[in-house]
Amino acid sequence: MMQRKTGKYESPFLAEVKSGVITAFSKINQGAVDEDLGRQISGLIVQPPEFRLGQAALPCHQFAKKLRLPPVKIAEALKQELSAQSLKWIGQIDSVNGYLNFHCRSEVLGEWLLNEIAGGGYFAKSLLAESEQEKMIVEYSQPNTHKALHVGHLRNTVFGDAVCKVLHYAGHEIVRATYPGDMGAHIAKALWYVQTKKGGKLPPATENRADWLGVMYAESEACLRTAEKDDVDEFARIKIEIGKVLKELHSGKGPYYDLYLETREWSLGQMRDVYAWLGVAFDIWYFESECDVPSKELVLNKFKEGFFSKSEGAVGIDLSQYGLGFAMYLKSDGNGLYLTKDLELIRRKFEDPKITRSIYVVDARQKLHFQQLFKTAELMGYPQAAKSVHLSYESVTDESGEPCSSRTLKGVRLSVLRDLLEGKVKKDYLERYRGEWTDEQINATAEAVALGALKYGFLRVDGQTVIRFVLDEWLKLDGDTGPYLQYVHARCCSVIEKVGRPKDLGHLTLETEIEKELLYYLGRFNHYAAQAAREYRPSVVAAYLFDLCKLFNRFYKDCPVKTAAPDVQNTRLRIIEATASVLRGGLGLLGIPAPERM
RNA sequence: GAUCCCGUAGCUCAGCUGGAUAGAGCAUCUGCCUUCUAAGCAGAGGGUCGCAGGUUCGAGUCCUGCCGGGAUCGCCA
Repeated sequence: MMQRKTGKYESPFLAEVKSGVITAFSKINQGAVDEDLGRQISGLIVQPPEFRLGQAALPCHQFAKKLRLPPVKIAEALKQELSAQSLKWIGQIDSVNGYLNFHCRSEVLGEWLLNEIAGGGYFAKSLLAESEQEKMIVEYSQPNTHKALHVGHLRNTVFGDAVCKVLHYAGHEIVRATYPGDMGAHIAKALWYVQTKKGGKLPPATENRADWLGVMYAESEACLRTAEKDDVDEFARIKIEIGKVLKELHSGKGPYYDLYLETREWSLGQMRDVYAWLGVAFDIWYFESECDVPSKELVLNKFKEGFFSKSEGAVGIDLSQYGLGFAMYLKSDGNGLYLTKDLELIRRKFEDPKITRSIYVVDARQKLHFQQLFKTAELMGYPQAAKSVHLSYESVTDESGEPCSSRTLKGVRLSVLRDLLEGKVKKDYLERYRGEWTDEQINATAEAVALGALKYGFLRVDGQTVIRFVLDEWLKLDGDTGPYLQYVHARCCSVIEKVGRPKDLGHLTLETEIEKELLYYLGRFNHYAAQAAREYRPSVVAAYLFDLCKLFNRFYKDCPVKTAAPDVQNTRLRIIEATASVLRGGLGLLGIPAPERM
C-alpha cells in the first residue's frame, strides 16, 4: 500500500538509473526481475552523501545472501553489465564499498532541465498519475469571532494555505474552506459581560473594535473564574444567565441577538483584513451559526431513533469501547457543542459528490474531538467518515512556554506583530533606498519581506513541533529565514537585469563543480514537492529551498557572470534564471512573495 | 491512571520512509566588500542522536521496556 508508482516528477536520469539497474540485475540474477523485485530494487536507490560521489547510488549489501556474492562483487558485476548498455543520462559509474554510484552527465541533463524550466513545462505537469488525483476539501483557519487573533491563528492559516498549494501543485483539485466560530458559548460570555459588567457601552468606529471584543471576552472568562473560586452561588447564577443569552442567540431574535449581529461583523472584518494581508482566499465560508440549528435537529432525530442516549442529563454516545470515552452532542441545558456542529458540517463538505477527501487542519489538541466525530459518523453510516482526515499540527506558545490563548490573551497580537516586523525591515534594510525607491516600493517590499519571515518561520519546522514564539528571534532576518530565500531571488533578478537575459540555445559550458551541483539540485524540486504533498508537509519544500539557496550563494560567490567568457556567461545566466524560476515556484507553494529587489 | 506527540551541538531545528564519515541556522571565535545586492561567502570549536535491550549485512530512523517534557481524557471551542 505504501508502494507508489514512480511519479512523473522523476528526472530522466533517475529513471535511467532505475531501469538500467533492473536490466543489469536480471542479467546477473540469471532470471527475470518481476515487478515486485523491480520496485524493491528501485526503492533502494539513494542519494550519495556527497555530490562528488555521484547523484544516485545503489547499495548492494542486501543482495549478498540471495546472490551468494559479497556486495563489492555484486556492484562490480552490475557495473560491468551497465557499461554494456547505451546510456544517455548516466555518465561515470563507480563501485565503492558495495555501493554502485552513478554520475549524471551534467551537460546533457542540465540542457534538458533548463529548457524544461525556461519553457515552463517543468512546473506544468501533474506530479501524480491520473488515478491518484483527487478532489479535496481542506478546512483551515477556524478563528472565533469575539476573540483575539494571535500568532497561533497565524500558524494554522499559513500551514493550511501551504498544504493547499502543495496539494494543488501535485495535481489535486482543492476546495478551500474556512469555518469561523461565529456561534457558541464564547460569544454569549463576551456579550453578557459587555451588557452586565460594562453597561452595554460600545466603542466608536475609530477604535479597533475587534481587538476590544477580544479583551471583553478575556475579561468575561476571568470574571467567571473568579466567581467559580469565590462564590459558588454567584457562579451558578451567572452560568444560567449565560445559558439564557446563548439560547437567545440561537433563537435568532432579541436584543442580545441584535448586539451579536453588530459585533460579529467587527470580528469578521478583521478576519478578512488578515486574510487579505496573508494573501489567502477561501472558496467556502462555513459559519458555525449555520450549522447550529440543523445539527441539533439531526442529533435529536438520532436520539429518537435510539442512536444517541442520555447520560447525566446530556445527549451523546458512549464510545468507550473504542477508547474514545463519552462523546457529548447536547449539553444538559439542551445547547449543542462544537462536536454537534461538526456532525452537520461533515455532511455539507461532501455535498459536491466529486469530493473524495476532506482534510481538517486543526490543532493537535483536537485529536480526541475528531476521533469522536469520525467514529460517530462512521457508526451513523456516513461514508464520509472514512474519507476525512484530521491534519493536526502542534501549538504556538509564548516566550514562557504558555500556549497562545484568546481566553487569557497570551500570544503576540497580529496587528502588533505586523507593524514590528515591517518597521524592522525598513529600518535595518530599506532606509538606504529612500529617495532611490518610491515610498510605495519600500512599503511593498517591507510587507513582502515581513511576510516571508513570518510564513517561513512557521513552515520551516515540522507540524509536530511545538513552536515557542520568541519575538526577538523572529525579528532576526539572516540565516535560515524567509528573507534569506527572498534575497537569493532578488540577487538572481539583479544579475539578469544588469547583465541581460540568456540566449536559450547552445549547449552548456560548465566549468565548475558547484555549477553542476546547483543545476542538479534545481532538478530535484519536483521530487521534494511530491514528497511534501504526499506527507502534507510544506516543511519539506522549505528545507529544499533553503539548501538550494545555500548552493546558489556559493555559486554566486565562485562564478562571476559579468566577466565570464560568452559561453560560460550564457550558461550561468541560464542557471540563474532557472534558479529564480524554481525559487518563485517554491516560495509560491509556501505562500511567500518573491520580490525582485530588496 | 489511559491515550497521543516530542526528546539529535549551548539554543532553534533538519535528517530523503533502514544505507557511506550524524547536518544546518543562531550564538562564540577567525578571515572576505575598488569587481554582478555583505539580508552574503569561507573557516574553527562544539554530539555516548534521552536510557537499556532487540530485529540485521547495516539503526538517529523499525520493535519492546523505562526516564524526562508537552497535550488530551463529560457539559469551553
